[in-house]
Amino acid sequence: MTTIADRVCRQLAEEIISGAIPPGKKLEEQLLAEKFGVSRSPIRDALRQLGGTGLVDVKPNRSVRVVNLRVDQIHDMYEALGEMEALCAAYCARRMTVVERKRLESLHQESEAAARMKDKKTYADLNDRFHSMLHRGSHNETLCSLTHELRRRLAPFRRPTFFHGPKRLIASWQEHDKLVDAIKASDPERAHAETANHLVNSSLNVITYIEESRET
Amino acid sequence: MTTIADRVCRQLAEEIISGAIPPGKKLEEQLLAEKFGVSRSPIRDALRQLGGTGLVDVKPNRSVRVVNLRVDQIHDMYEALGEMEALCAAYCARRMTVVERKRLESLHQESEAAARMKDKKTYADLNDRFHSMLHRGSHNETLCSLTHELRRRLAPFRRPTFFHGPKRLIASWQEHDKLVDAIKASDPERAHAETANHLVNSSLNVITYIEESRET
DNA sequence: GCGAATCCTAATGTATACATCTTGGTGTTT
DNA sequence: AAACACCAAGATGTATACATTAGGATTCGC
Repeated sequence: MTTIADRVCRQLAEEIISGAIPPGKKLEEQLLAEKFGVSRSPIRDALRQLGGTGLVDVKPNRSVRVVNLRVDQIHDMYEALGEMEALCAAYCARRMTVVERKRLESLHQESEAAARMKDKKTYADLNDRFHSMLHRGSHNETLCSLTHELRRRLAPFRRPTFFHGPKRLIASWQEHDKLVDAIKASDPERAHAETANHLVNSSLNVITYIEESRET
Repeated sequence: MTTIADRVCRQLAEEIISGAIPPGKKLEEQLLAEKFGVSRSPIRDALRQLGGTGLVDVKPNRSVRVVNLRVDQIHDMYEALGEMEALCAAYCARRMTVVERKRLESLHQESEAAARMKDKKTYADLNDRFHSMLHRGSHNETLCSLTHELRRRLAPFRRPTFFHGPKRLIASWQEHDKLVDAIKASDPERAHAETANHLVNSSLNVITYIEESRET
């Protein structure tokens, strides 16, 4: 059976990633306890576990807070994420099974429709699944989970800015397209380069949006 | 002021990394509470925090255990670590300041003496500091901390096998030497390659030792 | 003798009470 | 008016008691 603390931890993580709980928000134990209808004990457990994910900031004697990254920190994390996803992609080009390649291709085709119809919500979901496939396709559990988690930590900041600007949706899909092509061709160098490029663009998109919205 | 849970967490981490608490060991809350002379509450907090570091395994309704990796998992983690340290090294070649390069060189020279005198304990310490400098030298906080933490997770398995075999100590130093040279020359590709090679050798050393000691 | 079901102990999960610290507000002083 | 000190309210940190679950020992059946 699953414990209360686990459920609370998962739900809080989801709410943070989805933006339901915004960056910087205080997570007070008593309030959460009432919200979930339990005592503070499992809440504390959940918050400590959350601390390990990097989604919240936990300091002694003060409320746990949803992390609120500065622009330079986002830049930093995107740089690292770019390297790691590029690594994953290179491994994918070498190691993905035939079935995995087919599935990636299939998902990619599915997302073309969403991109053309400018269905941001659907595309965002398919985009997440696309990147998750890249992580798993590396066939390295450590690299996969580290990259996946790092991506989750950026989610609260990517989400609201998601595909800002009119042409980003299509541009993103086109970048994916080049990547898929490289993986199909089993070309690690190209897969690496295309992924790195894709993440730089993604990063620029997010950072531009955030700088605009924070200056005001 | 620092909290009890923090102190317990740090100390447990150290004892796990140093091998004082061996992989697979159960960490029972009541026993730890008595050992530290406190109640179970801060112990629980500490264990949840530890869970985030990957040094322990925490599953519902069973004792927290120090992680005990299978050989294939160690292989997996070393592969990822190799890629990430190589990344750090490449960034070092591009970004390290003059002072940082000097310090790295100086530390490297210091470790030559330890290697020649076969002073494993001193060399192990200097080796840790050497790698930490590489992480920080990347000038990317995210990459630095992710790599540093991953390295820590492998420490319990590297420690007992440390520089197994007669020639590994010198060989390790020589590999560092080539890396330092590449960084001094600001050559990212070479720094990357030398680091990747260094970690493959390091990995082989550890895995060989573990396979030998586990078969018996 | 071996295996499965059952019960019992001891651990973890949860709730609650108390201690300690943070912080914001208030009042005084310069 | 600004700055400092102090105080009060509310938060987190810690201790303890109770509930629940896991896992092993025992016993029963075959």
